Amino acid sequence: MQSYTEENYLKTIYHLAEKTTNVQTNAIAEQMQTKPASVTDMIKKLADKGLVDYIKYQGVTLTETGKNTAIDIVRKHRLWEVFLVNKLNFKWDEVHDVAEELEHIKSIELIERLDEFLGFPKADPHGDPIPDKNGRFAKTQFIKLIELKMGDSGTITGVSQHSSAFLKHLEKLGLTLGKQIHISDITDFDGSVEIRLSDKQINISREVAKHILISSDGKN
Amino acid sequence: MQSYTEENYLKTIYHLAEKTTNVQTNAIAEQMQTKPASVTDMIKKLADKGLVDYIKYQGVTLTETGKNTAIDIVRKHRLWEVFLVNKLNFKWDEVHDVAEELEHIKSIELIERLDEFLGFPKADPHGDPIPDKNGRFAKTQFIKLIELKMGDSGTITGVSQHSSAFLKHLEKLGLTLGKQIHISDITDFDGSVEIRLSDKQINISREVAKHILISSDGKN
DNA sequence: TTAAATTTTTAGGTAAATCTAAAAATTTTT
DNA sequence: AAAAATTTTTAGATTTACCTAAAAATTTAA
Repeated sequence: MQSYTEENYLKTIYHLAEKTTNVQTNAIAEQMQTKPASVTDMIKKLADKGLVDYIKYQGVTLTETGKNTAIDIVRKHRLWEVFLVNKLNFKWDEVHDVAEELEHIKSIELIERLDEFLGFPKADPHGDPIPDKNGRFAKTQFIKLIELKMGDSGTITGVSQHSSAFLKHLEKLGLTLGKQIHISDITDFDGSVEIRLSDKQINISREVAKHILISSDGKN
Repeated sequence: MQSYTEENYLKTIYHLAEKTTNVQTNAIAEQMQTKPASVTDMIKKLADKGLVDYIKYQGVTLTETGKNTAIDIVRKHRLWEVFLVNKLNFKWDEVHDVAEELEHIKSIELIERLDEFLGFPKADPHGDPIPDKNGRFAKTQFIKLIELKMGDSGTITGVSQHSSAFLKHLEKLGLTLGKQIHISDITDFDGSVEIRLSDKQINISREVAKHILISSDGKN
């Protein structure tokens, strides 16, 4: 059994490991809003428990057990987010902090029943995949909007930035999950992207375009 | 803001205060599954925070603030129990432990929306009243089944024992909330009670009868 | 390939919530 | 109203998850 804090470390390491193989102490510290010295302490503890492999000065990787634990926490987090949005009518930019707490409730039965109650959703309100009870989920094949060429089309299926500010901005622009988009122009001057939606034409900055994930349904 | 542990102390003191005015150190220790020395430490802390009034060797009472905090935790606990039973199909004997964790999730918005989602329930699955968002709830006028006389009738509206064993037993006997009962006989020998339900006649021990709460809808 | 910069670890300490053992206060019994 | 029993508190430790400051290892730059 892991403590609340240990679970958060595992989750953080899991997410960081999606980008780099060996997760560094400083990176964990930054993510966890704590100091590198504290991270070293915790890493040792997790290594003793067999949840991470750790070589001094070389960073950590999750063991099989550690990875499974992390995925289970991610599963809970995303299921709770679906609950908050679909059942309690929270906005997609309001759910992160509460889900951050709910993900630590320890009851397998609870999460199985919640999953069923929600209709076994495959993705959370931000388009991130929800692992099933065996920890399995489809590796999603997303393209960043910024990588699309003029004339390309696609559907918004995710975001790679979960800050409330960013999500609120998207909402205001009408760029929500499931929306069909078409790249009508890419501005030479600042790289901003002109997008055609079903009902309107908008312009978004490169910075925004970087964090929108598209499942391309064919070029045009 | 209170810690998880502080919240549990406040809740425990609140429940004990329903029986005695001055709550004793040992009683808290027993309830919290901890040692009296630890309770003394925590009581001092709660007193410093203005949540309890404390006189050495004289036990504690909740302050207004302390009481409000406790009631808020009770509200959360009972709303989550309703959620678990009504939405996730848990049995009434399976919800206590999970609700014990869920009650500490800190989000006013969450609990307001949950309350609404559940249709502003007035009682939890055991018949205990759910405080509204201002902490108000009706003082329920229950009579213990054991206090009824032969020939009396009433409706089961609560239980004063939440152990899984007891609740499972009631379930098996068909003694669930809302059931109409009629006292057809009280056995001289062992004080056990013979009860007529709509569809059958059963006999329950004094011990069981003590913990069933009845709203009497007129004598007969 | 040293020197400088960065990253990571170690050493020693703090606060929260516990504990045990012993002392002090209160209550009950004789 | 003493003595005995019980309850409560104090004193001093322990564990978890932190911290700061300094030392050690690694990486980058000159």
